[in-house]
Amino acid sequence: MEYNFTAIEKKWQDYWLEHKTYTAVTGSDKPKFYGLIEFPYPSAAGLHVGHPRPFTAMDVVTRKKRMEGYNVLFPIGFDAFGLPTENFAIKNHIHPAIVTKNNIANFTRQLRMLGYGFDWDRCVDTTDPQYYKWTQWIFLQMFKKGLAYKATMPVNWCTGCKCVLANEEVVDGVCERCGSEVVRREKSQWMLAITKYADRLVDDLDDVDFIQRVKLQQRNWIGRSTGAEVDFMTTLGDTLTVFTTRCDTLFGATYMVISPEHAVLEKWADKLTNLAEVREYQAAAARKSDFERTEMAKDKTGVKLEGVMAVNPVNGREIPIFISDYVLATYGTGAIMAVPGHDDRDWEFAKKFGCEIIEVVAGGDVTKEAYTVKDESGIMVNSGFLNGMTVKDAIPAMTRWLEEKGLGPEKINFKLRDWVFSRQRYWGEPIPVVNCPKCGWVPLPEDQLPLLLPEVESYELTDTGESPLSAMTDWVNTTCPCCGGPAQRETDTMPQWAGSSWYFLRYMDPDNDSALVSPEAEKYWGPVDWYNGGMEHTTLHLLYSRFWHKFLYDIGVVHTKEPYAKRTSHGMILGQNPHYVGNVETEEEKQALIDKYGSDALRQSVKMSKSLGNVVNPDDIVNQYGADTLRVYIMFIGDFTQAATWSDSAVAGCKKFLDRIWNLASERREGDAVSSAHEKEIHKTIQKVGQDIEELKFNTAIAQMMTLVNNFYKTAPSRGDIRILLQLLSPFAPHIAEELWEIQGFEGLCCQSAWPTFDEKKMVDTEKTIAVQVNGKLRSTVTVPADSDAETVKSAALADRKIAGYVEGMEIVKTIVVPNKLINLILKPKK
RNA sequence: GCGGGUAUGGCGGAAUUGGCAGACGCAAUGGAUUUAGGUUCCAUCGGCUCACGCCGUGCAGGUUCAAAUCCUGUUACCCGCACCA
Repeated sequence: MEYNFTAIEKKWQDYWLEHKTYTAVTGSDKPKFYGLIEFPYPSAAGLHVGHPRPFTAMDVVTRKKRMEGYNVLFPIGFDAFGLPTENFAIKNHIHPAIVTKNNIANFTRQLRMLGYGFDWDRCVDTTDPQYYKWTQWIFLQMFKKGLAYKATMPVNWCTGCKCVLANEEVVDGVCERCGSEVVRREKSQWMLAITKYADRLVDDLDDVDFIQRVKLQQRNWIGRSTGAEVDFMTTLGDTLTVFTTRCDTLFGATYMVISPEHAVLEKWADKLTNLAEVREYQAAAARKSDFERTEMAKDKTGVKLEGVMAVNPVNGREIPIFISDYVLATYGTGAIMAVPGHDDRDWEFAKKFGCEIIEVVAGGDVTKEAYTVKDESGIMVNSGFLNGMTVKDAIPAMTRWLEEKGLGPEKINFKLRDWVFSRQRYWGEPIPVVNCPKCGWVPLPEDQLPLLLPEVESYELTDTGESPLSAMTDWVNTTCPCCGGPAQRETDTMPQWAGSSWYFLRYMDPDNDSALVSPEAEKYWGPVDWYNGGMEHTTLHLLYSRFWHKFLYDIGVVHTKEPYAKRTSHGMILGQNPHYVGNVETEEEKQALIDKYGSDALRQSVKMSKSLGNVVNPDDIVNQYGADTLRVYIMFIGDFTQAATWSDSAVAGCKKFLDRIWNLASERREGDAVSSAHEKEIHKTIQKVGQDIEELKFNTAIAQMMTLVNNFYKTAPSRGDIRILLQLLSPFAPHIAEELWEIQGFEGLCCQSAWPTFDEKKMVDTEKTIAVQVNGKLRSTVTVPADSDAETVKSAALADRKIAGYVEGMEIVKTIVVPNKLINLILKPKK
């Protein structure tokens, strides 16, 4: 019989859907397991071959958990608000809701085609009003608690998307999505006070099982640093407060720098004798984007303020004040004390502007470079009462001194900024607030949720920085829920990240009209047991959703502080580089490629992209080889956590593996017991596959199954042997496993059978092959009974003819025996 | 600049955590089956050497009876952050 994967896969997909094979039951007595993948953005291009990697991995994990007797929740949904859909809609004059509907239909078809064990009854769509009602509800709760606020501030403005971006969405000075230049604009924006949760977002990482990389990156991004705020008096009478983590170096502070945006400059304007110069510098700084400012990092610029000096509080010395854009207005106090001897940036600035450099920590040569060590090896000098102390001791000593003198408290600062939460776009959740001339910003009453997106005639963007919604005067003009007077709706919408910040909760109770999730469902399913997703979301979605979850915890909606107990991450699937220099023969051709494509030509693998023509479409692979082959290949491709390169020929190898299984099992076999010939390898395979799935080592799990199948070709397997192979294969290739299970006449469904258990005793070898080394080099092997003692191994080794040759005329000075593994004979010539 | 990671045959990658390097797969080669192609099956497959052997896990040292694995130094590439005081 032929392996007709198309018919088989269709048959079982229909069966599973009809019989709701993968339905999760809230409140079941079985232990629960909630496995989560990042729900996809349904783009017009359809599923990318990168999607099946994390999806299949979690499908394998949850299928195994199901067979192990867990009540599994493995849901799917669509994160469907967002700019690409809106842009597509504008270009093709189709409503974004229709575009979304079509895209979701296509994605659904593709996901079903791959045979994932999703509970489709729990599917969510962030653009469904019944869903975004609760996104809006959470925003209102934040508003009521003062965590959502409107502020006018310089924001990142994407010139391509024509809307503002969060800091997290700006990469290398350009928009992470469209690649357009990002400039600064002063705008009034809705903000979410994520910084109020900064401490908890750092501290609670200790209690979750996230891979180290994720924790490090989040800690880094939040950027907590402990230091002190120090007040410096000035000759104009105002106090300048600085933040420093190195208050021990205060005696070395020889000038101060404030950012060009610092408020004190306005106050001092008429006292500065070089105001024109200062104004010019301020204007130049304002014109630069953040990116330009950092680009110029190496070349320090600035202007000395004439007509004012500061006083160093530890020694009373008058020191000059500069403005320079290397001091950021948005971090700390916007002002610093400069210690050129012990800070690289200050040193560079001091060299350029001729400022004094004083050494206060011994150990370096401050005339050559800043000496920045801050451990116990640095000894304080030229520092009054700190002299002789280590830096480590001097920091708390100075902090205490400053507090006693009332010059400033200990202080913790964060790099994390509050989250800019409004977007001037149509296709997002409307922000449910009304602006009343009398009452200010008023939240919509909860019974008016969801606030629906109005139908508009045009989603065309404006360059004025207004949302397309602002043209909808019928919708914009409303009455104030508070005083009943005329008022206007907020016309900005929420960012893409809003809907995904809580979606995993909705899966627990997707049809609830009266709450975003019922307490019973949340208590039963929460937290997510295992969440796998991309590293690119570490400081975006993952951080945002932890923040929202903590807020929901504070208002009693959820019972855990953290949403995800475990977080892992997968590597990207890369494509072959069509411009790779290794693809051509002659040196001239190679050079031509390098001239044309630069260093990109040296890469064998690159991100898949339409322009390179190396995109692999899952539909094509499934048509040619079947979903099971695609699943097995994508799991076999390499280390799950590392990037991997797609290879067409290797896919065929995985098809061959399934063909070989088909040939063994497509006719009913005899013998229900596990055969003695295969017993050992079968138990070993059960152990290895089970363990490897838990450790995300899918590639070696499959390799072990291949080994077992190779053994089956040498000695024919029994029906009992096949049974176990099918069970182990089922999470990876569920369709073929189910079909062969039926052919062999086993009861029920393979995917619902109990995961096989292994017996260590059945795995032990009665004999062991021992490596025999002479002076550390492998010379022979001998076979001895398992667990032989050192003497037995030694005499067996010496009995070996080859070894005997080496030992001849030599003296054995030492013997090392590793039980069941190896013996090493150390020889030296006899005297 | 700071933080993290990676480096093993022609290729993707294994290696029970210090104990027989190269499992498994791809590609390649030879053979069987086949009218032929494809499929399938069997075998070979790190380099040098006719061979005994020698060499071999980015590079240079070191520790050890024994190193892909540990230590010191170094190079290349990848990812994240980046004037955060």
